[in-house]
Amino acid sequence: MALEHAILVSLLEKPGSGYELARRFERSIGYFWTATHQQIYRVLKRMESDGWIDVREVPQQARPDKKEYSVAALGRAALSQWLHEPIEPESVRHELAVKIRGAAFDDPAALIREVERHRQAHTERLARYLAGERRDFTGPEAPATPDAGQELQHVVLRGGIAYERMTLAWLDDVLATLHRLGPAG
Amino acid sequence: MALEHAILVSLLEKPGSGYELARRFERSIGYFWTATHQQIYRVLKRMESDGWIDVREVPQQARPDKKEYSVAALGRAALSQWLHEPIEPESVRHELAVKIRGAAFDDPAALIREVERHRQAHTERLARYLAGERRDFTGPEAPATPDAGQELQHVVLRGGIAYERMTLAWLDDVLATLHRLGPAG
DNA sequence: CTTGTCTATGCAACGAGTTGCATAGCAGGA
DNA sequence: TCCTGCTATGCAACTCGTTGCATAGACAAG
Repeated sequence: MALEHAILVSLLEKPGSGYELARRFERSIGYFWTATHQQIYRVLKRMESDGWIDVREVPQQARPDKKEYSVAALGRAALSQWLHEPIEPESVRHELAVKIRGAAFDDPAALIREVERHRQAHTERLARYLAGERRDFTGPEAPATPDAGQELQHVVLRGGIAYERMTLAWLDDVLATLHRLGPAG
Repeated sequence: MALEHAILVSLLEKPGSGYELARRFERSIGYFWTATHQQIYRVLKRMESDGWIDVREVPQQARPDKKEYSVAALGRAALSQWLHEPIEPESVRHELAVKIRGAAFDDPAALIREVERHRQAHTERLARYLAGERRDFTGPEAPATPDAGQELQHVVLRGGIAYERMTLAWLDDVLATLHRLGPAG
């Protein structure tokens, strides 16, 4: 399981509440791992009872109190151990590809709109990633001499950018193929 | 759920048994969707009881008998309906990226071997994809005028090839970054 | 004749992930 | 005052996916 380890990494980068973690999983961490708030709250409970993380009740004004979690020694050790274990290269799950191959048994042209929708979504993601890169790494506000953590965050973000660019080029290939099949038959 | 739809597509391309489907999920369909044999058998049962597929007992010599499944009218309709429904652009789950960002709180250089292992695995995948492409689409044995189904299979395979090439380039970037961090600190 | 391997199917238990719902404090606007 | 929206946490039920195990026929190697 990687969710608990993703949470450890995020809490090491900055302690926070379940709610805050959920929002991070919609942005920076979300570039490479997703999770809903229900999943996060459940795992936080388990990690706390396993002694991986510590809790601190934080009273707030103008909003409900929150529980701020931070990584305990046991959690750090668990992360370190996991980092030294080999993992399997991930297996792909690409629903759109299932649809594309399925289109052979339906009307290929009917998929064009769907593929264009996906293209739009990936265009937006790429724009977000590039904006984040400028803000944190390549723009004028970025640190002149980044530390190891920033270097590693940047290389992961470059992976996201490369993925989105590759996907956009492929979706164009898919669209061209669908258009070619449409009129001809 | 896309597993049942992936199975429908595969059975439309060619009827087969659960065992045969499991092997297809290790190769061609495995390029974009994975499943174990247990998952496949379970879903086949459900699809059969829902009337999506038909079964035929096939006695065999020199090996156990098998159940050959083929797509029924209801299954074809279900696939067609699904093809016309919009789906969400997939969310990413990249365990290695979690590790890379986690390396900031451990020894970055310790990850080098792991990343090299992944690089090797992706190199092999790319070679398999390219061999498949030559065999089925671009080589001398390939059909001169492919039909819609073959065109669509090819464009999906091109997506897999593009993904592996992008991943290899990124892993080189990761390795360069880890080497840079190693000596310096 | 035993052991291992390949084909072929399946159960049981568990863990991961999703969906729907519920609660509650506080702020701002109609 | 009521409604909406944001912060903040959580339960319950369900589906999806993984892991371990079991069975069984046939063949090949030792």
